[in-house]
Amino acid sequence: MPLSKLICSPSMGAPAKHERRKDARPGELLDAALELFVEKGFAATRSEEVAKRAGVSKGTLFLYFASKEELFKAVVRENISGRFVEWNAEFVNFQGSTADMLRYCMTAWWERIGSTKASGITKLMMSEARNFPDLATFYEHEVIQPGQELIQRVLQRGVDRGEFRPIDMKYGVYIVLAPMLFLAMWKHSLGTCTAGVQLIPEEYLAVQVETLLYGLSVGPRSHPASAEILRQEPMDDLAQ
Amino acid sequence: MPLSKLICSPSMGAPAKHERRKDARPGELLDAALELFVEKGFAATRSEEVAKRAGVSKGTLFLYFASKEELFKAVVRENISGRFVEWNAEFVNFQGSTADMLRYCMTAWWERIGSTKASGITKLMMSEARNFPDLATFYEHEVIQPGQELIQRVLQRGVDRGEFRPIDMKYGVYIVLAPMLFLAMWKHSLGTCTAGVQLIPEEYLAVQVETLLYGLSVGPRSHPASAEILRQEPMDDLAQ
Amino acid sequence: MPLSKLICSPSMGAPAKHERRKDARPGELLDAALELFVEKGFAATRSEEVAKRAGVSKGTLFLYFASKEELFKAVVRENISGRFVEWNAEFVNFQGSTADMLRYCMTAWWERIGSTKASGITKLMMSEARNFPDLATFYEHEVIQPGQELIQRVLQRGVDRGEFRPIDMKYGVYIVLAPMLFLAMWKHSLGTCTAGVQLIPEEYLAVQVETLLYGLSVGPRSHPASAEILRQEPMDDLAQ
Amino acid sequence: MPLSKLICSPSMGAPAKHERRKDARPGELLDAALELFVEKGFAATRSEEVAKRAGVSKGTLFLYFASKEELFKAVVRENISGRFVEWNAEFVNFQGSTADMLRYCMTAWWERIGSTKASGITKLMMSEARNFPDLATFYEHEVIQPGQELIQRVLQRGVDRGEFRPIDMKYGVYIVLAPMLFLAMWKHSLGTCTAGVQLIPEEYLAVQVETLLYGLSVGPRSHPASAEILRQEPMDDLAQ
DNA sequence: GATGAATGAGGATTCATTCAT
DNA sequence: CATGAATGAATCCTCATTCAT
Repeated sequence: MPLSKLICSPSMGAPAKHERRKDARPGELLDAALELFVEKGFAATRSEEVAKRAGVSKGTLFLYFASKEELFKAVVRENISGRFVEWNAEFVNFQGSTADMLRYCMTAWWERIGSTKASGITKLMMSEARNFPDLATFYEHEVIQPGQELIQRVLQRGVDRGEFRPIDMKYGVYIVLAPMLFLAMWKHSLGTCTAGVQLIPEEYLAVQVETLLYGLSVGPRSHPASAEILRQEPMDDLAQ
Repeated sequence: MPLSKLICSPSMGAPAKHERRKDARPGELLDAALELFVEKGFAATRSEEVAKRAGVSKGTLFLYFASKEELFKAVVRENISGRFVEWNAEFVNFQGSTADMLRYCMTAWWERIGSTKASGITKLMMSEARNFPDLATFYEHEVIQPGQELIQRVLQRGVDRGEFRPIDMKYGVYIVLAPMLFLAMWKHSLGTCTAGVQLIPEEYLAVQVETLLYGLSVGPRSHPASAEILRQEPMDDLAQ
Repeated sequence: MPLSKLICSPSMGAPAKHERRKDARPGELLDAALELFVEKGFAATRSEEVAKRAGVSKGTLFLYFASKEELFKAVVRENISGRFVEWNAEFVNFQGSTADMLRYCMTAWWERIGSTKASGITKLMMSEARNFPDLATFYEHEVIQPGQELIQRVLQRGVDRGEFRPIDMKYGVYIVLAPMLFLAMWKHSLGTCTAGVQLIPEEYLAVQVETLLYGLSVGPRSHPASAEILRQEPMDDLAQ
Repeated sequence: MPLSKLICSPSMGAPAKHERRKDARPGELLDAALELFVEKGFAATRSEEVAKRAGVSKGTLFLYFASKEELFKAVVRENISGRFVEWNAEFVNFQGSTADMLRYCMTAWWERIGSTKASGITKLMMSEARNFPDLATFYEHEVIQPGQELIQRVLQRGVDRGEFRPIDMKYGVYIVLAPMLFLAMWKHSLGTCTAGVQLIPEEYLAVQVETLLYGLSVGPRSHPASAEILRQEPMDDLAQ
């Protein structure tokens, strides 16, 4: 990064055509790459197309990223910022019932991730994790684990406050997670290609959360089985 | 599984250049293709590698399958769509309660698809559908639609026999489908790379189905919301 | 050629299915190959297709011909039999005027070669001569030279008998030859692909021969130029 | 003709890997392609060889021409069809007798096409038309039809001005065309391989055109047959 | 820094030829 | 003899990457 840019750029009156937004280049490339990787996958995305969508030439792409793989990694890392700090704070301060917390959980995820470009990262990771083990580990640490912990804290709060029955957290977490991951995948893959029944994401999530909440509720129910399975210890005879 | 190879190959001096096994070839190629497609994705799998894993030469692959896409379709047919006839028959003849049918649905799916290499196809399609519209359409017709119809028939049976409350089939189908698709994705992507909480698929599915069944059950409950949403018509105020 | 065949085949009552016409195989292959080479050229003709059209398997083709090139050479050689002996005799015995001889020349060529499959050989040689120099030489000796000599003898007869003006034989021969070669090419190439004006070969040849005969005629004419050029010695100032 | 190469290449130490000569490349590639197509035929010419002869790499060829077929079409456009505009103009402005026009026709064709590498294209199309229907159609539209129309306009001019007898244009066109096509074929096939009588193209064409002109001339002649056949309507009794 | 012309390894597919049966 | 399954060299074309300008 040449010093002159840092000094001159912001204060210059009319930026020359060629100099416009030099610092913005990498960001534009990452945006373009995210879109294309999500749309077409890593292998099928051509570097030149990324460059073109970012409004630069092929050569420029390789000026900022040593290879297509490095570009991919940068895209993922860039889009997995530490949003969890903010979210954790929100949940610590949450005042309502834990049922409402769970509902808010789903709603907030949809509004901030699911319905935005960021859901593409989820799809991308699920699709390409096998081909990028180190990225998968990175994603695991940065996203999956914090996310699971967040959900687990919510569920634990419900149990601690007597709102939920005691449950095996392992399954609880995935029951909350699965609909979100499913939705992110579906939205970016078969959901766009198929002419089948169209899913309305908000409703789908609402149904899922209410069904779950009912399963978590204390008190008498006619289907006792789920309570059995959701109890604290996994059943040995079902384990692999 | 090329049994003959396991038995003969290591002990034989030089493997014959022209080993004629016409009937066995397609199966061996399909097995090899399934493995590689799941491991590396459709685009990243080289035809020659499929051939090599099946123990034949590049040319032989194209002797049996006109192109890589046709090979993929054959893999899907062999492992999934070709079995719907049998499955449909099973469900037509099913004698027990519809709740048991749903449980059987999940169990059978796991045993026949989910726990086998065939689940990789599901992951594959979710990952690559956007790139290969032809394959996506093929999969939509051969797998998604028959699958959704099968699930819908089960749910409808429950409603018709008074076992389930009347529900909006649109969401019902996806609530059944989502855990299976999620499991297939998870197993073949992040699940293999992460050291996080290990999911036991059978239990996960059991929890999901029981939770769902409870949501579908008739009679009084403390959480009425899910009943609201699962009623016949979607709520307008939730629609996008 | 196994002795048994020579001894047994003709005298056997009912020939087994597999033995029918064993000696005919090479001939059938040559016929099939001629057709296909003419239709599609040497490079674009697949060996398997030749075999299929001859009603045998790919392997059998290579049983009789060591390679595709050898097959090609055999096709050309087979179809350039010594028909010139017969034709020379015909012309030696011809009784009419030399003008009629030339007309007969064209007519006979069309009936025996031009309109038959044999014209395909002409096309084939013109198309592939560059790729098969030894075949070209062979064709030159077996066909081109005898043909040119035959034509030259006819023209010489006309000159000797005072029917034609003395001409430069070099051009005379080609003026007779060109329309035939052109027709053979046209018929097997662009003529089959184009929707343009359709040529009726017999009429075309008739026009050509009459035009030529008029150019050869003795006596006064208004266009003396062709007489100039057709005179015994080539004009030095036009020569390359 | 890549002049720069003749001058620079031998004396330079190591040829630069990335020699940027964007404007010159297409021309060099077209020249190389023309040569090779004519030498070896369309199918037998490898793209890489074209590139090598033009002094570039395989990839560069496809930078300028989308496919081998497009390359061929470009060769045809560059060398033949692109010039019809100019030729048509020449003939519209022609001042002399129509006989001179026809003579000029032949002479100009020989100078601009026949004696140049471009004549190889004619041979090429005659040889490969059946294999490449797309190319044949292209050639038919871009070369054959304009060429026939040009010739027909010349002949019609002669008839309209009372210089030629009324003739059946169908045969008239081919009588003009055939010697040129024959010459192109001969030159690039048997003519190069045979040791037979050597044809001097200019003289051959001169003889042909004078013979033709005499056939077209008005006034009394001793051989009336050609007049018969060249009259406006084809004779039914000669038709196939 | 930015460009885009040039490169060449890589991949799908074809087909002449071989050889076990 | 005849077959046709198997082979793998050959070919068109793509695209990540390099580098002269």
